[in-house]
Amino acid sequence: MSSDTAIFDGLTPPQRDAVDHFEGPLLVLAGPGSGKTRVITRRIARLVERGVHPRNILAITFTNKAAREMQERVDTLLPSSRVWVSTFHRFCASLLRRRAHLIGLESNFAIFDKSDQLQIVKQVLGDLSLDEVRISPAKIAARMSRIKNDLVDPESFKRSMDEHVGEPFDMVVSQVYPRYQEALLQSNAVDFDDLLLHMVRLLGDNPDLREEFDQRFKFVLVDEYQDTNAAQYAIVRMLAVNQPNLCVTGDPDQSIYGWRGAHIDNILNFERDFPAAKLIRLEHNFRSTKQILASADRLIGHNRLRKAKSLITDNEEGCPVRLLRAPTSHQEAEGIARIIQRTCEQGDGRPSDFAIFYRVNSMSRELELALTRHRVAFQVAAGAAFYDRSEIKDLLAYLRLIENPSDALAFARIVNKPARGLGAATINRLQKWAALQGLSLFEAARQIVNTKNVRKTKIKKSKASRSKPVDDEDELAEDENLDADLSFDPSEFAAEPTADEIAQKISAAAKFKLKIFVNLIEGFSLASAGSVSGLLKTIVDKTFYSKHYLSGQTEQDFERRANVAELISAAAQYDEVAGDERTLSGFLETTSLVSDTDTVDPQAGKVTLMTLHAAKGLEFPTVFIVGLEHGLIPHERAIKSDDPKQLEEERRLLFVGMTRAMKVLYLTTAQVRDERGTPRSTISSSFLRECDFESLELTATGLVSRVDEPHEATDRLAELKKRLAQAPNRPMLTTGAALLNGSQEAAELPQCFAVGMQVRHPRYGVGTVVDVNGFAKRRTVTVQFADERTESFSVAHCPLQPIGMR
DNA sequence: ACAGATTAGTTTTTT
DNA sequence: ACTAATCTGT
Repeated sequence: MSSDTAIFDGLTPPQRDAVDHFEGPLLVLAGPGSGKTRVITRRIARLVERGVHPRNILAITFTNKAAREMQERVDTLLPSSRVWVSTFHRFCASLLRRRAHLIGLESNFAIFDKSDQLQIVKQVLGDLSLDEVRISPAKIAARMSRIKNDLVDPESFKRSMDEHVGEPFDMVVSQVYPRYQEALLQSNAVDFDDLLLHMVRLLGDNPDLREEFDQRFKFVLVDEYQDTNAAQYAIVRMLAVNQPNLCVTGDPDQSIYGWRGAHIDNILNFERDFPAAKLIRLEHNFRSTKQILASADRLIGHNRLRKAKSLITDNEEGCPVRLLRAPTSHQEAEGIARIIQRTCEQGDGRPSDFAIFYRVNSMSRELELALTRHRVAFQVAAGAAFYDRSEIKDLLAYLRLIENPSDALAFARIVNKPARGLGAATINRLQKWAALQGLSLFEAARQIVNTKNVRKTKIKKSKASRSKPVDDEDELAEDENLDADLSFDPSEFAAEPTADEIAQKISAAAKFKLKIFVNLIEGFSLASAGSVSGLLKTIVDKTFYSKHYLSGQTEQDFERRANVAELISAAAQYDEVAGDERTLSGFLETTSLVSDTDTVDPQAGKVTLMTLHAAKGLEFPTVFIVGLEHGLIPHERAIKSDDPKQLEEERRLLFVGMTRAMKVLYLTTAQVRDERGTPRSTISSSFLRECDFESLELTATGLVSRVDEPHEATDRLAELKKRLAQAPNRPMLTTGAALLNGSQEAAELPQCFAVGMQVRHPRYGVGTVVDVNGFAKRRTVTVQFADERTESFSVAHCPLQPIGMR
């Protein structure tokens, strides 16, 4: 049979063993570039060939992109078979939808993203009047995420806090956590972590259901097993009790998600969990040159908490790993762009052959600018950022509310967007009323429009007769609320305005506007629009959204229009793929579960920029890893933590980055790097002492010259600071001259100010410029006004009007 | 009620 | 530096 040869074609003996393994647990320890994906896909094909029904196979990956790729490969091997390939999160989402009632939700539950979570945390903090304690909502959210990933529910967390009084921060978290969960429930929503957590609970509480799933997913394959957290581990274990045909693949040396709760022990202890497990090692590397692999191998060898493993390759020797030293981060970026540009010009490569990795997202900007200057096409792996745009969030909020009217955040976001006269006051009252009636905001709005307002005279009368006592009671109640706990006491409630009174406070006009809004939303449906993209168009149309937000002529408006168009085309794509099975939930799921890597397109013919984390699983002929500096790689937080485990994870992160390179690998450093806008002298990364490379200098002229021995950082910082200090003294009046000089900073400025210039400010009046500082967007101007007061403004935004020289 | 100006807080990595 | 929240004037 031809499929027979195809399945085992070109495999090494260990790969063949893994592909041919049938029943029972299997652990594949696969080094970088060892053809792991290939093995998984072929094993799936082999299983089907053996007669296993595709329906009984489940393959789980960590990113959608990996899932999509694997799906494609499986489809090529097994046309028309329907093997389920998914991420943990998507897998859980779709199973939960069908049994949402078992966990107290409805099947149209929303998936809240990070900003939604933050919104709720803030709200809860407000309710607890904890605001003043200056607690970062983001930190609370992060802590809750960790707790949830470790499978700790609000009750047990609170109990553990009560038992041995934890840190003050955790005490706050224990207060917020249950209320946060409650708020999600009220909105008929879950967050990312809940998808896993609810699944664990579902399987744990319903033995019959667990057994059904165990039976259904007879063969489970989990990729990147070293990155599973406690929740994911629990799910996998529960699917492999009666049918322990579990195949996990991974590499402990590539475990880089410890910070979000991943347990490297899950893979290290697999053989303990499943004593019958077969172990196969894939150590043969098909990706990198000998030099690259040797350097990476030496680096990772410095990790103490590690099972030794060899990396072998038959590939060519290649050239040494190169370390590029640049004076500044600007020149570092410039040099990289120049190398790429020149290589492409000489016909020695195409932009798609190159990737640039960095530790933190904020480092992409400088690289983007440099590549733009050199007219090199690039793509940044930041797909999730698209859905953070406010216009996109607005439109998605419409979809969310249409699909799930309980979604309080979606309601709040769009009820007055575009402005329809429903301001804070009305919404506040509506919120109170909804809470009293136990209704969602939307349902409350729907009902309140039917309550009749009593005539004005009557209100006045009743107000007059009761105003004083009521007000007093109000104040009392409020005072009590300040220090009293938040337990709801019905007797306290009596002092609060009743639902009817609140309903009265909402004016007839406001009710009318609410009614229009309710009718508007109820007029929308996927059924009537036919498709998600059609529905989006209808929404934009009927709400006059574009008239209000998309009709300007500025760069921003242009971008917004493009974004909306892109959203609609994304919806159209979904419509096509999903066909008759399209649902709003389905589309919203695709938008909320995207990851940054999902958007990188290897076919795009562009240089790819991404974080080291995002790089896992990919490969490129030439790789640049920028910022090999102390505090960046390894990151400062890992250093500060003083935890060897965290430092080892940083080392693994660099290892992952290095092993993405096939032919050429550059590591780069800058002696001075801008940090929070100010230039700082850097110290080279300690990891550099742990790998082999050849050191090169990136000079100001952009030429790469050999350096005999690596030299320590010279004091370029002082030099730079001196230059910066001198700069403002140069009068910046003449834009033309600046242009001739080629001085870009000056040319980019929207306005030019010089010391001694007379300016007018709409609020402060006429004044004299006494100082100018900073460059480009950070440029500020200090003005002394007639009344002796001096104010500093950002040049880019201030409403200052030059009116001449003194 | 809203738009524009100003200020405050925040960034490691992400499903 | 970049956004979200707040302030302020219309």
